[in-house]
Amino acid sequence: MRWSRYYLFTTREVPRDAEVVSHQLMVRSGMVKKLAAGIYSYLPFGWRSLAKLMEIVRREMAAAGAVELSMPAVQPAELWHESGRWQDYGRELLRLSDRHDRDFVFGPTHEEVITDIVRHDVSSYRQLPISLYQIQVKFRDEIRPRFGLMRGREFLMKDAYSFHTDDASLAVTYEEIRQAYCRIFEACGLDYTMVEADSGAIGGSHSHEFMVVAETGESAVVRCPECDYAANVEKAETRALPAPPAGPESGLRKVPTPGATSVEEVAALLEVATSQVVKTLVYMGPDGPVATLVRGDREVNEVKLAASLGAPGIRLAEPAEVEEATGAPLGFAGPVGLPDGLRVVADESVRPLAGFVVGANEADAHYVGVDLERDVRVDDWADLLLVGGGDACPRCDGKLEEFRGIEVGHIFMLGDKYSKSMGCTYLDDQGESHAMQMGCYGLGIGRTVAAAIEQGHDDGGIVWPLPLAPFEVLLLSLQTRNEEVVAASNQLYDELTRAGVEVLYDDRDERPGVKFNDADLIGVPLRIVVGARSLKEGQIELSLRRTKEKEMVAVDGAVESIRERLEAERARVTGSGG
RNA sequence: CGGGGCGUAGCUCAGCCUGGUAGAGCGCACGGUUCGGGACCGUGAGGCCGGAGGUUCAAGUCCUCUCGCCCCGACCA
Repeated sequence: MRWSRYYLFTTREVPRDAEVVSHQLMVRSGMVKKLAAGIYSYLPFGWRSLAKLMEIVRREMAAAGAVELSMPAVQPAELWHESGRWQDYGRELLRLSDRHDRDFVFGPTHEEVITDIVRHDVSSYRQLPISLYQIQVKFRDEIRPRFGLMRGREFLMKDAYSFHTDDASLAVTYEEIRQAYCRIFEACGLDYTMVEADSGAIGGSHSHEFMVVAETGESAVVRCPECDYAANVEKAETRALPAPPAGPESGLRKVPTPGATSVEEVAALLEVATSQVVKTLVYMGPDGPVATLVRGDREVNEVKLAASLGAPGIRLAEPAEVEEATGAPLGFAGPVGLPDGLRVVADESVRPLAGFVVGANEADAHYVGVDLERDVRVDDWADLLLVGGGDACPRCDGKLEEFRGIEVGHIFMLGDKYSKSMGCTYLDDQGESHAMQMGCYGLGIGRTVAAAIEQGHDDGGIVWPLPLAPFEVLLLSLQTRNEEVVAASNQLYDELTRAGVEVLYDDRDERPGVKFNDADLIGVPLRIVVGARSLKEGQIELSLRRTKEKEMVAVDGAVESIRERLEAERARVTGSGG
């Protein structure tokens, strides 16, 4: 491809709304252009990288036995009523209506459609298992789209769905696809980790996320350096916390604590550790307010709480709601003497405490010397703890480390959530009808490319891993008015093209400085410079974007040298993946 | 949903407080000198100042409404 005929316009200035480096570089290198909040055009240079990833994904999905199809982006509301998600999915679901006022959604995911397809076509255990996937545009109306392609509203996603007679068959496919995902991210040369995850709004039992390690990642993850345990903090567990010493008093006593509404203030005022205070948070659940108890120095994991209540849409209660539920203003709620109707859920971190401090359910007062058995009614015990770095690994003696990651893939064992509600059944060898077991497997295409840039860049611009690079080679002609240089560049371009090398040929009539800086910005892995000076010696310059090391090679036979460098680079990625 | 900020040339921004003929840098076009790490000189094109309404002799500037974009928060008691 000749740059002079290509659609690639770089910019020196960063658009004001680009915050993270991948977004800035994608805009500056002419990969994407924003059309509206969270909605982007993929320009030719960016599209090539996305296409590269999609080919890797197709190859590995096929290897895992999945079959490609393509489903509609616009889906009738009836399917979503059937699955119940018209209600459950919330405001992220973009709803539309047609000229007849019939309701539709722009699909954020395709469980309903695929289940509808399969329930019509598949009726026998002999047709199972099957795995289907598509690569398609999705729309989720995010509260706050940001970071360019990392959290867009419209985005490209590979989504796969598998159908099975039973759990065992599902487990086999789940494992095959898990391995396919590992191969995909390894093939891209990304530093990633697989973690245990919460299954959230999609539903189901078992789920893993694939995280690309990056400081700008939106997800917090813990990992044990001693064993292979890794989990999203939404899901992460730890061992029982070491019990703090019992508080100084053992008899229940009300003490004045004017104005002390935070754990820190109360602990300071009463001269106890924050771990000897119990925090009472009131959440609004599906059946009204719920009081939750957690040790004062720790925090409640709302995802765990939602899961234990069996309700996706919980929120912290408003001050007025807290007062109505507990009779106390914000900051003084406590588990002693709560109204009988108010459900109390306690985190396990509270269990070993003795002689602790809680709010007194009246303004400016707390109880000290609280005893769990004697003074507190707990309806349910649960693991509600937000786990973080430094906590004990639940599997071994290690200590968890915390880091941030970009969620690029998420796989779920769905079970029969959709097949049951939508009547996707098969007949077994006894002629009996059963709901199919399902799995679903998502992989963010744009997000993965953005993640690759987060991991691969320097001050000059993008440093592409070879497998995702829009072009393998940038052929840079330094003097476009020098006949020898032009002739040698043209010939090299022809030879490389014929040899099947993906080459971008910078034949633009620009100054060298401009070309070099653009070369760094767009990050093509192997740069070839043809300039008058070295051409006199019959030589051209090769350099890797990654290392910036330069070497001179003879023009004659240059194609072979170039192919060798590319092979070495390719081997580097696949050789050290994972 | 709450709070804040910003919409002026393709891009980044100034001008608005204190109303009076629309600006800069980069980019773009043309001419010249340059040419292995974002050159220099000269000339030029390009804007109904997001939209609507109002105040005024006069609005980019003041007022009201509206649309868009960005950031922060959404209560850890």
